Amino acid sequence: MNVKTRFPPSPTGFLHIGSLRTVLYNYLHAKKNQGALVLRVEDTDQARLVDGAIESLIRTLDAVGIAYDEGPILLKDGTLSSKGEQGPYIQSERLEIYKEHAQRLLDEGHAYVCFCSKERLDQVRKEQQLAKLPTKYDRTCLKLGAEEVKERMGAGEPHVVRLKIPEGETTFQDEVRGSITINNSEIDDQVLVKTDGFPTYHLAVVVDDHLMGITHVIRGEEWISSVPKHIILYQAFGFPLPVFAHLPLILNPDRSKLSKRQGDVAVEDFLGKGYLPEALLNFVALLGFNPTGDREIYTLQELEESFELSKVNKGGAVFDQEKLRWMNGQYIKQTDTVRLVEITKQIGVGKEIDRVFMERIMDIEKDRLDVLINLQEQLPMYISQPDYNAELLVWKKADLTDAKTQLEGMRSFLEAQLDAFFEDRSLIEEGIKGYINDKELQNGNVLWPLRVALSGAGKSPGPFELLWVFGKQESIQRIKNALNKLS
RNA sequence: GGCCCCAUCGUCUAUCGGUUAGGACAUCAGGUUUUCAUCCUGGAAAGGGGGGUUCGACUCCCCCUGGGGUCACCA
Repeated sequence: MNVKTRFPPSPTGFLHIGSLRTVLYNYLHAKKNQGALVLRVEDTDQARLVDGAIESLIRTLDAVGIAYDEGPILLKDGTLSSKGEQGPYIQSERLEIYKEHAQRLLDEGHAYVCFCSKERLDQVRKEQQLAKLPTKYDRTCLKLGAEEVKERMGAGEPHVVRLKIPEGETTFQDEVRGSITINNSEIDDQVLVKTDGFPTYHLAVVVDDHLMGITHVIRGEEWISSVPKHIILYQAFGFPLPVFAHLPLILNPDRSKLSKRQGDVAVEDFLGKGYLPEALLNFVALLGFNPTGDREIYTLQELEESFELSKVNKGGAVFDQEKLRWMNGQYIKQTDTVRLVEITKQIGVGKEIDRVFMERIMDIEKDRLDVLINLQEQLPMYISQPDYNAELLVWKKADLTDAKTQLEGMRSFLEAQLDAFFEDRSLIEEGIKGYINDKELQNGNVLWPLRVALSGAGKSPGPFELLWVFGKQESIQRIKNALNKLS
C-alpha cells in the first residue's frame, strides 16, 4: 500500500456537497491505487464543537457508501471506537503530540512565543488595511529576549506560538494545477498553538498527515493559499512532502463558492428528499472529472477504475440541481422497486401504507419520478376515493353520454373477470384492448374515462397499471363512483 | 486592495496544433401515446479581447478583461 489519502470533514456535523466530492475523490484515488483512505476529525476549535457531529458524519458516509480504512467508527451500540494503527484519529485526543512538535519548533528556532493581545492584533490589522498594506503580524514578539519570554510565561501570561516564516520564496507542485510559487514575504507568521493550548489547523494537519503516513493531500481549492506555510512547516520538521492536489470549487449559480442560502448544500438534505446515494455520487463525481466525456452514468466501480488526479478540471463547476434531478430519475428507473419503497418509507413518505400495495404504486410511478419525496403528492389518490369534476371523465373527442356508455361497458367487462386477471398487467392490457377491438371502439373513448375514473386526475399513470394496483373490487368501486357522477 | 487560481454552448463537459468543435442537462420542434411522464427523432446554442509562435491555433507563450479563492488564536 503506497497511497494514502485522507478526509477531514468540517466540524459542523453535516456533509457539504463539496465535501462529498472531496471525500469521493480521495476515496477514488486511494482505490485506484490500492491505497487507503483515512477519516480524521479536526476538532481543534473548541468554540465550534457540535455535539454528535462525528456520529452523524460517520452515518452519512455509510449511507452514501464511502468506506474508509482508518478513522473513528460507530459501534452497533452507538458508541465511538476507531480502526487503524495510526490513531487516535480525533485531533482533540492528540494534544500531547502537537505540544511536543510545537516545542521542537520552538527549540530549533522555527517558531516563537507571542504575547500580543487580540485587541492589539486587530488594531494593527486595521492600520495595515487603511495603509493598503498586506495584513500581517508585525513580529513585535519576535524581538523579545529569551529571559523575558521565560519570565512572562512563568507568570502565566496568555500566549500563542507562531511560525517564523523564513526569507525567500516557496514553490510547490500541485497535481491538478502544476507549479505554484509564492514569495515568503506574503506569508503571515501563522499561529500554531492557540492561547487555549490547542493547535491550529495548520500545525495539526502537517503533523498528522506526516505521522499518519498520508501520501496525497486532496482537498478544496480554498486551501491553496495556505500550502506555502504548510511546506515551510514540513521543512522545519524535516518531513518529506506529500503530493498536493487542490480541487476546483463547486459553485452557486452565481459562480460564488457553493453555500447554503442558495438551496440545499448538505448531503443529508438530499438523502432526506429521496435522492439515491449512487446518483449523488455519480453526479458529484462528474463535477470536475470526466472519464470519457460522452457518457453520464457511471458505477462507483467504473469511477474507481478511471479516476486520475491529472484529469481533474481546474475551473470551478456550478452545481446544477436540475441535472442532478434528471440523473436521480435515471437511477430511480433502474433501481429495484423493493429498495425504492424502503427508502421512501425511511424518508417518511407512505409510512402508513401497506408495503405490498406501496410496491405496486412505486412500480407504476417510478418512471415518472425524479426525486422520491415527490411521490407524496401522488399518494392521496391511491389511498382514498378521489373527488373530481364529472366533466373530467369526458375524452376530448367524445361526450358525456359516451363516457357513461364506455364506463358501463367497462364495469360489466371487469365484473366478469376473475381476480387473477387483475394480477397480470399484460393480461389486463390484452383483455381491454381486445374488448375495444371487438366493439370497434377507439382507445381514447374507453381508456380516458376509465383512467380518470380510477385516478380522478387529468394526469396519471395509465388505466392498465391502475387496475393492477387497485385490483378488482376497488377498481369497480371507483368506476361505480364515476358513473354516479355522470347520472 | 495585496497575493494566488481559473476561463469551450445558459449549465456540466470532450478536444491534449489540422474536427462540419462531440456528448449530457435545460430549451425549442416533431414522433409514440387515452392524459402526464417515460421513450425516440431533429433544431438552436460555445472557444472573452488583443498580440505573438507556427504552413496551421480552442489547443503553446505574453498582455488585457472577466470570474473566483484567500488574507483569523475557523477549518
